[in-house]
Amino acid sequence: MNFWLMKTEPGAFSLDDLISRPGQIEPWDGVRNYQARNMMRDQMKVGDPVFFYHSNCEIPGIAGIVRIAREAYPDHTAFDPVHKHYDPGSSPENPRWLMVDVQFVRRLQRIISLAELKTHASALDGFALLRKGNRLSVMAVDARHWAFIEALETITQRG
DNA sequence: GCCAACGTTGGC
DNA sequence: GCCAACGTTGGC
Repeated sequence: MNFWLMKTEPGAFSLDDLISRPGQIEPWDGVRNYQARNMMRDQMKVGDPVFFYHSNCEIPGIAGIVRIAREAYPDHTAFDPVHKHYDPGSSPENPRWLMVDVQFVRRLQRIISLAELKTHASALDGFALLRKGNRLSVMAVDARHWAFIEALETITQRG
């Protein structure tokens, strides 16, 4: 089993949006980065846990936990000429982009912010989210980093 | 709004 | 294959 973190802008699709979906499941479409696609294609398995990360918002951070509900399959939004994520280089016969389905698991008791994560730089050494200039929307999380971050949830942050 | 970091594109 | 130009991401 692998652990993951996936970013979304809550203004476009938030954890609350996922919760309100039928079955609390949603296709994770719109990934247009080869590295991220390859991780989804080659490594993501049904049941893998995922940190649901809110980016580009007032308090960037981890809002909840979701799980992979369906493994990689063609992202049809790439086929639609009027879609924002249209890619003429992708076709149903030869799909370039893939998506997975994610399902809501639980909300964290509090948002674990990027700022808070940064205060644990040594414990989280190597965590991709904290690497400078990282812009990947899908990233793997080491098991020990996952456990550390989950443990932070119930610790009242001082400061 | 600014801007650093990064990926992609395309001319050569 | 090189690399400048460009677009995007995303924290601040």
